[in-house]
Amino acid sequence: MISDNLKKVYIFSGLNDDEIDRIASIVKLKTFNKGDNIFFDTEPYLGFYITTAGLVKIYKISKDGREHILHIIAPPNTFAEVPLFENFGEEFEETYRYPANAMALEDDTHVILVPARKFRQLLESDTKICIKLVSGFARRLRHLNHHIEELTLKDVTKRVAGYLIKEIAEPEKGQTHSEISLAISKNDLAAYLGTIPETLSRTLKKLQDEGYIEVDGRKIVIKDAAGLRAAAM
Amino acid sequence: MISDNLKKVYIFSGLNDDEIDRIASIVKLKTFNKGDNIFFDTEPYLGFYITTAGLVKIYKISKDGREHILHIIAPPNTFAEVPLFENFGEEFEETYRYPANAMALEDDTHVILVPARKFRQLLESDTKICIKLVSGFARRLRHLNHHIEELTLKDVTKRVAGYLIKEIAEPEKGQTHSEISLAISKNDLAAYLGTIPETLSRTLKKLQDEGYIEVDGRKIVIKDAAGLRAAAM
DNA sequence: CGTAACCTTGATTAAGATCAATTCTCGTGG
DNA sequence: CCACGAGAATTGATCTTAATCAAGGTTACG
Repeated sequence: MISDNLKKVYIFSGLNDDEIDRIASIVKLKTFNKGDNIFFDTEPYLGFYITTAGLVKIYKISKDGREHILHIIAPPNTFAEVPLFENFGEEFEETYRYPANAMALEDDTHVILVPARKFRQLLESDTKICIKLVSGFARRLRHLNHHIEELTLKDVTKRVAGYLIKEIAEPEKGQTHSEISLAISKNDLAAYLGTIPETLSRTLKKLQDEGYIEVDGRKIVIKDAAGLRAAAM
Repeated sequence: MISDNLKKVYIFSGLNDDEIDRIASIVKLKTFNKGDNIFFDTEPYLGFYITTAGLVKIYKISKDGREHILHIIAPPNTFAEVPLFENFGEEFEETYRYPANAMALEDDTHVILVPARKFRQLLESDTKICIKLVSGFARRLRHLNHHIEELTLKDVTKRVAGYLIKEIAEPEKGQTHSEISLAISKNDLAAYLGTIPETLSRTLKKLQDEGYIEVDGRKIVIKDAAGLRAAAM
């Protein structure tokens, strides 16, 4: 049921059934397999997306083929909302493009497409969704700020250590567990951390040799969280 | 007059005099000299700021003292709005911090402080400001996306060339003029472009030797815009 | 089993940071 | 008006990090 999925999405929480149904009536469901591109940054902007299952990466490619991952989107979350606000207030234009590429990282990745034109009409009459959207944007801005800080002010070792530290922190439970199972491939992790697979591999080995972690494929056990935290600073 | 300044600010455009006055009544004016810090990322969050004169840099410092500039804020613009939306809906907490440092880059930099607590109340009742805020955030997200793309996928030469190209583009007039007068010091420009002054200096010289530009202090003349554009890709 | 995608390891290279030393610029006070 | 000094910018020499290039090894899956 579409409505049930929509209710779980951050920006729609707090809406009543009627409002949810209104949104459900304008959306389209899509399913992708691992490696499928959901959109390219060259395509005209149709609307934003919501993940309901699977995993999505948002990434850019340089002219010579290098890739950098900006976000990993796990359900239930939205992506590609930014172009909704190109010249908000004026007529929506057909010439807007997606700001980056999006690819499914797992088979059976389900997404919901919310068409821009119709959603914009709805948005202008609904202040609740608007506040949710600002909050979501604020969260994303914080993430990008942090991401830039990591990329520009820290070396690869610090970035890798910092990523692992963030992975074991479970903010809701207030507790940490010491084993990580990487959700994404090491190739993708390297592209997210602003490096290449070879360097990531060497860095993980170094952190292992120093006794902070133990690596076994995608499973990483944290042996010394305090030391790792210090290595990330 | 405060109200006149407020009207010029993006997120408040479209508000009527009454609404502007309501905001004017809760703000505080401040003036800073070149080099003065407006806030540090260690300070408790009081509210967001609006520049009305001068120039402000938003930056981060690494543990070993390296600096990276995230944004250069020119009037009339807002900055540090993101923490407004920490857990929006719940009670505003006193423990929030500014997400980065801010410093005035010119003498007589005027800013307006809009206190968080009062503004949040106002925001919940006013959908127009909310939409403006989302739009402003969207613009900033686009900027950060672009910034990350530049930093991670391009070398210093491409970043410098790209910056110059962006400087000569005057979107409103649809025309380009070929002379740039840098608004910020080369030290700051280096920190913004993710490099250091020495490397920036060498890169500008290289671009000059290749015939694309002519550098004379803060004045840079574009001799070959097409070539420079190609060098930025 | 066989093949392709993923990951690791080693040797080499290159971009840009660091270190050190001048030079340039400009505001201030004698 | 000139001299001084501080901050800004440049230049050269060297070093470090991480990318590149090349070759195997592992894993997963049809």
